[in-house]
Parts: sequence; structure tokens; C-alpha cells
Amino acid sequence: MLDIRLLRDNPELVRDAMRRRHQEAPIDEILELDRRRRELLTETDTLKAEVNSLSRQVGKAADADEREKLKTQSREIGERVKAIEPQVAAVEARQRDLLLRIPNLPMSDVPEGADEQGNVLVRKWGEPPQFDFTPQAHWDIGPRLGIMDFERAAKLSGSRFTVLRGQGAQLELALINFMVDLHTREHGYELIWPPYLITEESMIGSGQLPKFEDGLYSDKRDGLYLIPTAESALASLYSGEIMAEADLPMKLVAYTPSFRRESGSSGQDVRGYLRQHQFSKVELFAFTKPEESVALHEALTRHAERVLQELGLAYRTMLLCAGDMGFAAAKTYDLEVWLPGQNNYREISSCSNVEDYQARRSNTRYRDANGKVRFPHMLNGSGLAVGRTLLAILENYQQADGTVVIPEKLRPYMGGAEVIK
RNA sequence: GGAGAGGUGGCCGAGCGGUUGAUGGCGGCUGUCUUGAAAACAGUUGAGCGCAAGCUCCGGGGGUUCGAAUCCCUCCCUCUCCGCCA
Repeated sequence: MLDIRLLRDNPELVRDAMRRRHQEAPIDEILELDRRRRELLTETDTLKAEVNSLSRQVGKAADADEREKLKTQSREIGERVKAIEPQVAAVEARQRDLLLRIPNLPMSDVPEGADEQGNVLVRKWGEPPQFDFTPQAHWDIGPRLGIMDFERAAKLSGSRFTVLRGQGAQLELALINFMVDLHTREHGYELIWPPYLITEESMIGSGQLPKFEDGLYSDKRDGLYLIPTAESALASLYSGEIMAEADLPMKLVAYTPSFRRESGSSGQDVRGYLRQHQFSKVELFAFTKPEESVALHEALTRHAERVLQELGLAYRTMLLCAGDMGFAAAKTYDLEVWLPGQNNYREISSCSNVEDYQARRSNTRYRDANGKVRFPHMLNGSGLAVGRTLLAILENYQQADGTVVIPEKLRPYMGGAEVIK
């Protein structure tokens, strides 16, 4: 959520940011509501002050007549307050709702652009493997090896679900454990195991609601939502709290399944394991002091890249342009892994600095060395999307005989096996 | 799901209709003392909104009252016991 004071004092800055994102925002309506809100608040505050003052006098009044007179006076003013308060509540609710639907402001070094065409290559690592045969897509490799079953998954749950079995299921678990071990042991993250169902309030904190309800699975009976990413849970972990500066930066890693309805993406990636309603993800997350978030964003991105390096998967790092960034992000690097079966790079991680955007929404704060209460910055990044890593391994490590070599770093997690066959 | 007990400031814990935004303790900060530190002593220390006057906040929402942390209703959460259960 943006700071209403920023919008008030510098609306052109916000307007310009929305232009860069190629998005519309009801800035004028919000400003008008803000004026109205403060006007009404001044009015009720003045009246309330009178009520308070009269009530104090009632307690001290000498005789009964005097007391009754003061009571009547106070009651009349109280009625006026009661008449105005619903208006205040309505204006506040409307303003908050509009404000919650405005995306974050892109940082100044985010490139211009409307869509992925505007993204900028930052660096490349590794070489796409050369094959002396025609490489296959994972949706052919997986079922042939008997480790992926799309048909039975469709029978159980419909489209965009997959049953993994045998070494396929083991590979998924191996990747999760490998990634978690790397980040906890070598990159200093603390492992978190959050709930997969969280409240509406928590979803608002991360920015998922109110705008993207269509993308979420929910249980109306209990008012809970299935997390579309562990980020949703982690961003609200300290909601309403004042953190200690000594706890920052706080670096967290969580493995969770992620659930997405993928509404609006019909026709895209319908085959295979690329775009599922349920997928595993190891998520990196951090709370930092504002002045440290830029550096930690770079570090966190490197931590995610390290997974691809350890697994020997070629990738490139892209800096997203303003028009292609997610709702809450101020700056985002995407990691794209080389997929021989698609003959292309595909997103496997997205690492964002959201600055204080989620902290404002979730009311997460920290007390700095001077005792001042401030909003921390938050960072998130996939480290990595497990399903896409699995299919990247199948496609990059496939051999002429149809088997798949297991990357060395994963073998200890696969009972020492060297090949999937 | 049933019965009971609770939810108060960073933490613990008083208050149960009128200078109580809230006694006290712990923690934090500042000072005195000390070569320095500890201890001791003294002072200080919640958050939000508003240009300001001031207003709001004692789990959330609603009500009673001139006035509510304090009374009533309702919802949520925590704990204990029972039931159910991986």
C-alpha cells in the first residue's frame, strides 16, 4: 500500500509511476476522498472534544440542575457525532479499498517497457547442452519413464495436475531437501514451515487481495485461502508487530506447495508440468532495514542462482521492465532456465524487492536504534520453483537411450542413484 | 462439538462506570557513581490520525450511558477438562 501522504504531497510522482507500469489508477478519486475524510474527521474530533469536556464537568457539577443541563447539552452533541460517523467510516473504507488496489511504485533503475519485450538481460550462466539426437519435452520423457502420470491426475483432479511416482516423486523431494539445505546451511536462512491456509487479512497484507481473488482457491466456510506462494504467509508473519532492529535482516526460507487457479491463463502451457494448479516451491524471504534492502536483493537473487549453478542448469537473469513487474514489486529479477524441449529460456524464479509496500499493508514495523518506529523492507524470491526445476533436469539431462542422468549434487538425496530409468 | 477460565503497553501484571492512555515490575534509554563494566540510585520510555487545537486505540464488531479498559450482546483467539481424530 502506498503512503497516503506521498500521494497527497506528490501525486505527480505516483501518476508517473502508474504510467511507467502502463496502468490506470483512480488517483483523483482517492485524493478527493482523502480531503473529505480529513474534513469530516476535523468536524467529529471537535465535537468529541466538546462531549469529553462536558462529561468531565458532569462529574464535578455542584447541583442536580446543573448536571442535567450539561447532560442534555452533551447528549445533543453526541447525536451529531453519531450522525457523521457512518460517513467517515464509508469514506475511509472506500479510500482504503482503492488504495489497496494500487500497485507499488517501480524503483528508478527499473527499465521502461510495457511487457516482457522490455525486460533487460543482466547476465547469463552456463551453456545450453548440445544433443546428437532430437531432445524431447518433459511431457514425453516423464510418462515414458513412468515417473509422471498426467492422465490419472486428470481423472483425480482435472487439468493442470500431475501424479509423480517412483523416482519422479523422489526427485521432487530430493530437490526440496537440496534447496532447503543449501539455503539454511550456506546462505544463512532460517527454515519456516507455515500454514498453507491463511486468512483474508493475511492475503491483504501480501497484496494478493483484494485485487486478485480470482487467482486464489478459498474455503468460504472458514474464510481461509490456500496460499499461491509461501510469500503470502511470510509477508504477514509479523503483521501488527513491532520487530526489534537486532532481528534484522531476518532471512527466512520455506518449502510449501503453492495453489493457483491460473484463471486467465487458459491455453498457455496446458501440456506438462510447467503450469500447475498445485506446485512445490522453496521460497526465500527477508525483512530488512530500508537502507539495506537493495544490497540484500542482489544477494538473495544470487542465492537463488546458486541452486541452478549447483545443478548445472544454464540460465539467464533478467531485470523486469516496469510494465512486466508483479503488483507488489518495486524491482524484480527473473531467473530463466534453459529448456531444450521448448528450445527456450523459461522463468524458474522471480526475486523482488517490495520495499515497504507489504509492511504498510500488513502493518509490520520495527523500532530503530533511535527508538523510532519504521516500516521494514521485504524481499522475496523463489529458490526455486521445484516443479520447473524437476522438468528442467529431465530435459537438460536426457540421454539418447531415453534415460535421465541425475545431477551429482542430488545423488545423495536419491539414495545414491545416478540415473533415472 | 460441549463445559469452564481468560484476552490490558516490547514482556509480565494491576485496574472492574468519572484527570486511567492506564499503578507496579521486567526490559530499553539517559544521568550519577566507576579507569571501564556490573551493581546501586535518579530520571525517562506505547501506537495511530491531524497544520494545529485535539481525537482515536485496553482481542474484533455492536449496544447502554452525559461519560466505558471497566456494564450488556456478538464474533474471534488462547488455556484447562470432556468428546472426536491423523
